[in-house]
Amino acid sequence: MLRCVSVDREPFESAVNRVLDDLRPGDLTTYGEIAEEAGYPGAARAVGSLLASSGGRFPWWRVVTASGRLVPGYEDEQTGLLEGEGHTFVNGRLQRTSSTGDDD
DNA sequence: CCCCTGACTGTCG
DNA sequence: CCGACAGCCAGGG
Repeated sequence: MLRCVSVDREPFESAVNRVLDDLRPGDLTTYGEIAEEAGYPGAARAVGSLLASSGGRFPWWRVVTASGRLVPGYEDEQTGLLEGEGHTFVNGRLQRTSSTGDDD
């Protein structure tokens, strides 16, 4: 097989779809991670657009921004779903087991 | 082909 | 923490 030279990357939608399908319950990732895993580093924006267009045929709730921000307009829904996956949210923020400092 | 918009990201103030 | 800018990619008019 020598067909590695080319990038042979599948359509953006297929690539992203595969990454989303590869996610497991309780997993959390960001648009940038998905884009990178899909083979499209920097296409985080396109990933968001795709999810928005898809309409819920993917675990969009397992996808958050690099800032830890939840999906605008669905924060409540996403938070609830993530809680169902085993995550914990406090003050609209993902509760982490860090120490110190924290916050506000 | 050009222009605009968008569930993004990182830097600067 | 928040707002403003610039960079990146895909889709629609």
